[in-house]
Amino acid sequence: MPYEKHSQTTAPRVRFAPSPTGYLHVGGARTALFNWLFARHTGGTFILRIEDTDFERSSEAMVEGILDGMRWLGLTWDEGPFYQSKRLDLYKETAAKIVASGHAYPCFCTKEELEQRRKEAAEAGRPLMYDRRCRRIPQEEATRRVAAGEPAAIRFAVPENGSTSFDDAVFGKVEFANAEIEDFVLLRSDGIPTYHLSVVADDIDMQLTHIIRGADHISNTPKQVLQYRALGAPLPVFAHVPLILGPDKTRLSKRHGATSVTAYKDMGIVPEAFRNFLSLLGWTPGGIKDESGKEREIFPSDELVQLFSLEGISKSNAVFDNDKLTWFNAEYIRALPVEELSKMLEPVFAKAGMHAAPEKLLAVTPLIRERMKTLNDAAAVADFFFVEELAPYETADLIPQKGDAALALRILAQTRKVLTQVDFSSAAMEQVLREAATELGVKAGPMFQPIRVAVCGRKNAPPLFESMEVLGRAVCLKRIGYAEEKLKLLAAEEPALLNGESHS
RNA sequence: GGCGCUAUCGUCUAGGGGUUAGGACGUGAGAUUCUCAAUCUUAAAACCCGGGUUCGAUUCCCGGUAGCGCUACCA
Repeated sequence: MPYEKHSQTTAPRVRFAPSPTGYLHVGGARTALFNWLFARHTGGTFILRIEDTDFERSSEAMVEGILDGMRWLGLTWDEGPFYQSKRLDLYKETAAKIVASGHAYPCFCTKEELEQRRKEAAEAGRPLMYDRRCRRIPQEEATRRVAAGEPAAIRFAVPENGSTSFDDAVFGKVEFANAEIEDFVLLRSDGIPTYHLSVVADDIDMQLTHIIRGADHISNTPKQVLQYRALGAPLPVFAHVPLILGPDKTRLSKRHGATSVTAYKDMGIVPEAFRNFLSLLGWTPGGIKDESGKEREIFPSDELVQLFSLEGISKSNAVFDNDKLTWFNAEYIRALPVEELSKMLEPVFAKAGMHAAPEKLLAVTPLIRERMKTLNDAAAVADFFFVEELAPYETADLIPQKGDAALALRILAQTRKVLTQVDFSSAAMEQVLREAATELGVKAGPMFQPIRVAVCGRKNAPPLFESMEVLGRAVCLKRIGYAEEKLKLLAAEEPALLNGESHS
């Protein structure tokens, strides 16, 4: 019974097998995540394997990038990384075994010949498949030519009739007519294996029980099944995961903007949020409700691990929705402990060229955390806490709705006076300034706008009193004084403003 | 072109022979507030089309259409 599946009782062994011809992209990350979740959920083993048999396109830098991405996402692997480039002997042996079993043969056609024939076939409207001509070469002749040193690739001898099928954990039974399957190359004439050979050789050698990978591999699977059979190896469970598409529903690519995982890191996305978002692209835990009976989508990693199962994987492709990722990110940022968030923000300010002392940043963090969607937003939201000099702002912004510059001036003067005496705590300032508003006969809104603009340098800012408390008395008074100067200058140019006439 | 796969709001999805087809993101409106944000309430928004099967299909079957994937001595 050489074709039986792996026993369900053995602990699962899964792998992520990227090819280092590019960075870790979103699709790859999701595949890695699903494998990782599956391994962690089942108590299995997660293996990392680098498929670098394409020497021209692979690079060590790309490997590093992929490992970085994995680490950032917290996808820890248990074995590896194994490099296919160091396992060439295994592939040659495996190819030899398949030849010995009569399921493969040497092919002497050159790449050029094949290309030429394919071109002709295309023009004539004939099928583009390899015509299997070398399969008909008598065995002694083939052996002799190989022995004589004639370059030969090894091709798999696909049955001419019947069909090859497999039971996919996601898609169910998938069947291909053998007549549609080409006699694919196992080993190139230079002795380097093709993908078809190396995956199977490694997947068998590493005793993988489940192959969780992108749905773009569905059509490759029968070629692999054929090899498992030729080698008498037990078939793993195949689980093909639908693809991730861009907003235009074409395969996600650089055209759609950020596609590498590190780009999201650089944008200020939190790994937990990214993981949560990614896990829900093409997978669903099946309607988990919260206390109020609404379905929930926020699942921290440990819960994801607990919930994950192959059954929840959907069959249709999913569009990558940046807005939703941003929402997840904001949710996670808000839920982070202040100390932790504060630490994560340090490099953001450093990168923006601002000195954000840790203690001060710790005080600022709670004021800004529900005002950012990404970590990077912090620099723009909280800049006024850390700069010596405020960025230039419109003097007109100091003037509340009515356009009454004189009123603005009175508000600022009164504020300055009051602030010199008050205990510089947000509660005390709020009380005292509200009293001042009553005295001046102004509502809270108009009262606080000039102060906010003077102190923060813009109309929209974090809560005023808490911000002033962090800023300290000296800075606040200085900024208010400066605002008064600006206002006086403007009023001198446009005296009408002092009469409460609308400023246009 | 051939082969394979898929098809519920704009997007991610739940559901499943009889439902007001549910939720989330986004969008609109309102509430709250010192601004913004957050929060809360609320609205608009979907079963690709055509045939069957059935008392009844969005759900099951077949066909069409569309989208995606594969179609290399790439992975």
